[in-house]
Amino acid sequence: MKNVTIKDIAKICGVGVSTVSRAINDNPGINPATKERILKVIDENNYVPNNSARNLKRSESETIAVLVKGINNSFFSPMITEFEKIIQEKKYTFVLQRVDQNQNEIDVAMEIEKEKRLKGVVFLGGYFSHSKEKLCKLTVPFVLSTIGMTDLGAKKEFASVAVDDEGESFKIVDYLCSLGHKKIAILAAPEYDESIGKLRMEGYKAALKKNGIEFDNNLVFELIDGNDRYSIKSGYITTKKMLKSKAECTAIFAITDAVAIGACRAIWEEGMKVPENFSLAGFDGLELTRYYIPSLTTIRQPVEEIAKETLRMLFGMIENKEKINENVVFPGKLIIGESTRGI
Amino acid sequence: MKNVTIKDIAKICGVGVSTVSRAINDNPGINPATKERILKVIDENNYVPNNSARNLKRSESETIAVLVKGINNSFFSPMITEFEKIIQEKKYTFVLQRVDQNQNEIDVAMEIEKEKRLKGVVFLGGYFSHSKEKLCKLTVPFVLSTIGMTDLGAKKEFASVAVDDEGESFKIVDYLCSLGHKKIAILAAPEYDESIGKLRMEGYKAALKKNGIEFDNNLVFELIDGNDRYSIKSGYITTKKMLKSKAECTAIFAITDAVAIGACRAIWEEGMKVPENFSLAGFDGLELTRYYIPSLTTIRQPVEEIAKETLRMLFGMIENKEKINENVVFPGKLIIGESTRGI
DNA sequence: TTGTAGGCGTTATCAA
DNA sequence: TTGATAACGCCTACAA
Repeated sequence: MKNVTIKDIAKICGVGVSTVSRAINDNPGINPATKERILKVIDENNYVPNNSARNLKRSESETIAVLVKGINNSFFSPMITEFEKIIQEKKYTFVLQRVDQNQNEIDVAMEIEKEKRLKGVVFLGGYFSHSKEKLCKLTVPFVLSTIGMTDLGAKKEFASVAVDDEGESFKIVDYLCSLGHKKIAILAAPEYDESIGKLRMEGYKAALKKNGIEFDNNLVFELIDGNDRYSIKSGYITTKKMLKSKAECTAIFAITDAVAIGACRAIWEEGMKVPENFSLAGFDGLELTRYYIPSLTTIRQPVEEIAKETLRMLFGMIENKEKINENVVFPGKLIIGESTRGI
Repeated sequence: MKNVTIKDIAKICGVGVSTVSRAINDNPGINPATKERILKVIDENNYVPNNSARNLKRSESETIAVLVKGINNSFFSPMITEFEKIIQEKKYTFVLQRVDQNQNEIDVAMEIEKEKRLKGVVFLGGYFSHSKEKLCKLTVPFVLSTIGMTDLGAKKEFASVAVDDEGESFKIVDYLCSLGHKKIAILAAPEYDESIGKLRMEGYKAALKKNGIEFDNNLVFELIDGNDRYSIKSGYITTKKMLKSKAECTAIFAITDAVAIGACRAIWEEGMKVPENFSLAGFDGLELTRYYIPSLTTIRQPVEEIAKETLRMLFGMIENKEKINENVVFPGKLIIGESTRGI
């Protein structure tokens, strides 16, 4: 069964293709009667316009793509929801594009930029390590959202929105200190990490320092290596290892909520409890942390605000046709849950 | 800055477009030296072939699309991962397409079928209510995966893979009965639900019946109305309501793991505990249920197997060019966690 | 081994 | 209000 095209419809209706085109696109200057007739034939024949042809022909379209690496990260869910809402309100088309682990997101962006004549791009995600040069090749406006970049030189060149990973990490570890904890372990990213893993580690160190506690490498426990390093399972495994090591500590800072949840289970399985035996803090503010028992002390990232600001900047660039290189940093919110207590 | 096209590259290199095309597509019959030269120019000029034009020209492509409604459902994550893996092994291109709540997934499928010259489609998701007629309009092979359809007449016409929602629901409620529970509440979908919500309810009823327990409408608690009706929050709210109602029960069947987690928190907040005061069972087998405290008694859906079987059928249809209308039903696995106990 | 030209399905321009 | 026709960027006979 051959694909039915605009020509077929035109032929059936006994009109020219342009008339059919007008009918499809709600073009004014078409006789309502013919339009209706055409639409009916279209419906009867299950005609669907070919988007490839449309995109090819159109010189521009009102669409914005959000690229996410690791789409199953539950931290992104509410952000994506927010992006979609705002983009639709602006009457733009929203395209969510997953980027798989071994793909380069910039290449993907360049591809769909041409393919869909994008107006703008949002890069969403925690790991991102691309050269300034490569990023410069992108000709559409884009914003880096929630991307932890340690290379500040590169960062300053582009529009970005994120939470202050280092500062917030400092805040929560400082809070642990204020509770009287002196031996605070960290479930951290592998050392080579140059992104949020590193930033949050820096915050941890800074907080210790401020509180006159010496950094102790024996209290650093590296999460598993791999794309799921910030997962529940990863936290579980690493904490088991930590407990076996007999390292002495009274509090644990997990650099991610999911990691904290895995840690909690591991502790429980060894016959101990949170917060009785260990105070436990996470980072991100996942919805789950409110419902978990005990609810988790964490840093809540203001996801809606981040999403809003990301798009405000992006639309600013689109509408004023000028590049912005603001770096907006949001504060997080320290949520005090049931997982921490004074010593 | 004008978009650079294949013509520009050809001009710069002083060759014809077809030569450039050959270079891009690893076509044999091209001088390695010219090829290299062309590739270099391509790189220098940031040329990226336009996919719309490619798709338009190509009469077919080896790509399979997976359409998901409500992509942030964590139940889908491992399935999607599995789909991706298998599709890539088959050297096909994998396209993950989100369908938003007010979009009709069949329309979306028809659109991208034309746009990308799809070879096959997987519909993934729990809610699906489309007429047989509409589904018949799709000309590419497709499989309904993990879709609870109560309309068996319609279902039989198409290829589908799913867990036996009703049977597994029966199994877990029967298990609760076997523990001695006689007053078993259910956190259920709104009554109008015609999908998994209804199926799981049927299983619940059947299990009660088998165990000589009369169905009691006062023990049915409807989840909130909306797209997030199977969320943690929904379970939390509904359970709060239930506890206020003073309904008497010793066990609770939540039709979803997320709902169960919300329920657990609500119970805890009212000063009670799982399983001491209520035995609690979920459904789905999310990774989280293993780590939750207490770990959740649930039905684990064999997601990998479901994904494998889905694609086996799909590729069968693609390769043999004939429609299959098998309905494969997988058993789930009753996972006995810490959230249930004998009375 | 390479180049020319036609066409994929649309939309937009121009005449009619 | 309509219809022919030229692009859009690419691939692929076919010819050289």
